Amino acid sequence: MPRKPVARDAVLDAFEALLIEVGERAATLDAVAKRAGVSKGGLLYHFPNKEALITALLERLDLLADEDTALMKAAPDGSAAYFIRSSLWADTPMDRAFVAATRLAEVAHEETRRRFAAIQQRWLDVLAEDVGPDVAKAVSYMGDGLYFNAIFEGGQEGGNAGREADVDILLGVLDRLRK
Amino acid sequence: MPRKPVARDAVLDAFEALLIEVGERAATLDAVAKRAGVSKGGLLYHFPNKEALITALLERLDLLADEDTALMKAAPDGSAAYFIRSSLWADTPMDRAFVAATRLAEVAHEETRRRFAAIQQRWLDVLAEDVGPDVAKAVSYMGDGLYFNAIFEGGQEGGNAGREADVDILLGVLDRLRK
DNA sequence: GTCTATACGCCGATAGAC
DNA sequence: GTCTATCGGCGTATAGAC
Repeated sequence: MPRKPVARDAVLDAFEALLIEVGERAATLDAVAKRAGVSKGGLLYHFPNKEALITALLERLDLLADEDTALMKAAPDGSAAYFIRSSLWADTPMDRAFVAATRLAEVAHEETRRRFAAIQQRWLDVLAEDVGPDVAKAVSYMGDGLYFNAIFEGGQEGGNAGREADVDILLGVLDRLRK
Repeated sequence: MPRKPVARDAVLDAFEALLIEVGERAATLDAVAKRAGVSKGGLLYHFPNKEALITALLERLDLLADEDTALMKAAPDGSAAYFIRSSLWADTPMDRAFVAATRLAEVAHEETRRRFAAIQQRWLDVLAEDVGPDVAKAVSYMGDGLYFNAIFEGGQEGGNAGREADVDILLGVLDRLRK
């Protein structure tokens, strides 16, 4: 098991946070280093170039997506309800990695786009087991819509105030579709 | 009525196309000028700085969103069905302006985010008249989800192949909710 | 109205000290 | 393992010719 220095994780956390809060363009090596409390040279010891930073973020995302899919499958009230609830911004490690990666996909980063497609497909498969293929599509798009909106708030706390009620509404609609 | 030179529109079109196809980062003044077939200096005669280019794009978006909302209200099979159908990438002027502006919002451009929120609210109001507030929310999020996915394809034609079927599925789900 | 030339800053990355 | 110093390149913007 490869040991990973704390500084490395701190840098990755800083990169993630900047992507979420100020967007891809402002998530420069200088900014990341400053936020992580290291020098640019120090940062580049852990990640030889920016692409390595992105790769590490995508690996983190894959790992968290796997864990999340397992939880989703095991959810007591069904994976569809779990999926809708978890599509709300809750500042979880998974939320953070997902939204941060979204910023990169928007900048036409191909590898990031491929990862998203793969994760989405897995989710869709699990959803279909719960509610059938058609409603699964509807639920999947609703979840994407929730993320789409979360993305525009820069990971702020207040932005969710109105949307927690929305999740309840969506769960209600889902209930009508189950019957 | 202010006359707008063709060159100006060509520049704006080029900016929009680059945002869609290669993302915000690559939509530089150099790239926009080249694509529009003018020099950088020529570009900067029409738009004194990059912010002016963004402002013009947002004005175009507002105009198209107004037209679209009117069509939505008048749709024969209801605004909800119209909304879902029109959330699929169809390379319309509205689609292009919307997705292009999305790229800017992702980069934490505040004014762009405000415009989006306003447009979304108007849509939601129209949808609620058709299907009630709860289903309106569900439909709204599904539409956002469709756009969220369109965004990851860079405005390519092929990307829609699978999603046209998805729209039919969503319309079917909507029908079940109307009853 | 459109062009070329140029100023200037910031970003990613390298070299090398400690 | 972390730092400072520095380079080359690109992106925005200005000046001024045509």
